[in-house]
Amino acid sequence: MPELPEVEVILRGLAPRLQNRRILAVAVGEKRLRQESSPGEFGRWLPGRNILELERRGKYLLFHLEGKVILLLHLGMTGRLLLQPTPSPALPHAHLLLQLEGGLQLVFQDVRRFGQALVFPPGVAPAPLSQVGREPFSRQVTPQWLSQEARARSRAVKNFLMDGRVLAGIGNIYANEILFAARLHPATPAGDLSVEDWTRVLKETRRILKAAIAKGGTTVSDYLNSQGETGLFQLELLVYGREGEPCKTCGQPLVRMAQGGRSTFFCPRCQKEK
DNA sequence: CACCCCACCTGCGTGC
DNA sequence: TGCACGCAGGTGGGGT
Repeated sequence: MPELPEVEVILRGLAPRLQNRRILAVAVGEKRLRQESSPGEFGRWLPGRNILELERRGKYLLFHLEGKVILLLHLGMTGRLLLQPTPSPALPHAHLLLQLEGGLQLVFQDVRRFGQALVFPPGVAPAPLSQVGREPFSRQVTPQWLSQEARARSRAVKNFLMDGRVLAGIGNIYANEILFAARLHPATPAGDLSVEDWTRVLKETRRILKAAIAKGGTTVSDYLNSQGETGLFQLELLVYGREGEPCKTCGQPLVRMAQGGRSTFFCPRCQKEK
């Protein structure tokens, strides 16, 4: 579910409420997430620590705790982070519950359990972050760099955009929207794009991610922010999930195809093969 | 290495 | 009504 904009919205909602708030206790759900520290590790490293700062890297959320302890969360497809008053009725599929001072609790809920919740003691670098690519809004990301990264790559530009080891945070929804806006066929080999193409892709990437953040993210089924509210950017999607509907630019029916096991939506007229 | 496919899960909508 | 099937915002391991 959550891609960069959704994680960013959650971060912005949580940061002012969590900063400088102490974790009192931790509860862990029965079933394990795909990647999850043991209950013992959570119990050892979290209770009693103050939350100093929140950070986003790609689709990961980092909680920097007192004493250089890091709590790393990834929401997978169906993860939610809900901040509630204590006590609140128990939620189904709650996998981690942080009891906080001031009558609040933070619940990590994840139906499909593709998410991650890992704690890292002082001095231990969070391993998953070593695989995370550059931030789309970083000055380190330029059309020239993208072109260089894509050089001699035969894989489809859409799969390239979704490769979090290159550009972090772009998932299936936004990859579709970006390529429609940049008028590129999603199956174009990444290495075939010119620097001008990459200039357009980067501009549209930043514009769309920024607009999605401003609209509170995209809710197609599960996504809720930390206050339990849906996003609004689904109202602005131009291609994702719109198979058979007319293209908003040219009226041609939009097409769906599969790429790497994921659905790709595009306009066969506006997004011609190169 | 680059690339592809599949596994990992649960729930929901569709069509028979 | 019930059941089978396909599909869903992601990642990572293993095979080619």
